[in-house]
Amino acid sequence: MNGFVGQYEHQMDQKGRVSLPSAFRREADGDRFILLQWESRYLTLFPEAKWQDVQQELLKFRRADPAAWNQVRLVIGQAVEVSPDKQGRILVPAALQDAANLSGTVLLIGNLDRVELWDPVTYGELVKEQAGDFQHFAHKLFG
Amino acid sequence: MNGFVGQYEHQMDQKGRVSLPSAFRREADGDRFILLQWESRYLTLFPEAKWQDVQQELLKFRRADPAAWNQVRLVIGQAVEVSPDKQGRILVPAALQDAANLSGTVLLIGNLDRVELWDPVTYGELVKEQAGDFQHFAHKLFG
DNA sequence: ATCATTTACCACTTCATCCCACTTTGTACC
DNA sequence: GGTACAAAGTGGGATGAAGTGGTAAATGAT
Repeated sequence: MNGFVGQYEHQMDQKGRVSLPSAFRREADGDRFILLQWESRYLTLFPEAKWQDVQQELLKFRRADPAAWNQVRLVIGQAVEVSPDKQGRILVPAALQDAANLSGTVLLIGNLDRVELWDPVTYGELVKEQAGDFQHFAHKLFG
Repeated sequence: MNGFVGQYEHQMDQKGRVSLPSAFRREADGDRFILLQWESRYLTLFPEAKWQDVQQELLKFRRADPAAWNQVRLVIGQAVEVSPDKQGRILVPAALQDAANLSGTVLLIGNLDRVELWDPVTYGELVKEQAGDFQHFAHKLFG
């Protein structure tokens, strides 16, 4: 388990289907994923195994704080379980397409234990914002 | 067991029948559910397995606090056991329809270990109230 | 016994899912 | 270096499942 790494640009068709890069399909042991939006700019795709952990965290969070109920419901209500079809594509519901501004070309970015789906333009802006901030941490992490 | 996720809008007919989304039916192992109202704005549907846990909690609560007796009776008295019919619909008793203001279109929202039944308008108002304060917790949960 | 209310069954329509075919790119072997 | 083969990505069409409405049967009450 080396985690999801690398990024790929693929086309989303009119039905909302996007090819999950074969490298990512190989990395995930199963073929079931949970797709949801917990930050406004992109969608997150969790493999089933990782989702179990997240789910436990959500249940704990919800039990600890009544105000959390609404927030959990909001995120989970927009989530979907997806499986790649015979051609390796997952179906992104229209609601999530709109929420993350996805249409046409989609950027699929591996991020260790998950995959993120970005609008290429939005991601480009993020990259500009973040230029150089990483140097502080880099030596601690890679050194 | 990935939990109930996603939301669906279905029509409730004059008899009070609502289709339980097929995704939810698949997720629940059995075909028996408990439907009740414990918060004023919506109804909650527990799969049988989860209901066993809730029941234990109720018994404990009732034993620990005499005042709880009345509260528990109030909620349980309105609860019903429901099973999807051959077409996958559950029957919502008139009393619970009124209590949660359900008629016509019903919003069925997956919430991990349970399903919630909302009036779409009521839910819309809730969503507006809840704009955005999720970000604080989000990184702890999904990070 | 008859009527009303509820429960189970049946039929239809629509849309989503699955399947097949094609194109393109990368790779390997000649 | 060229060619052929295989794998991966893209697009469209058909079939079956899921949702919706209605009718018949059964149960209970008056």
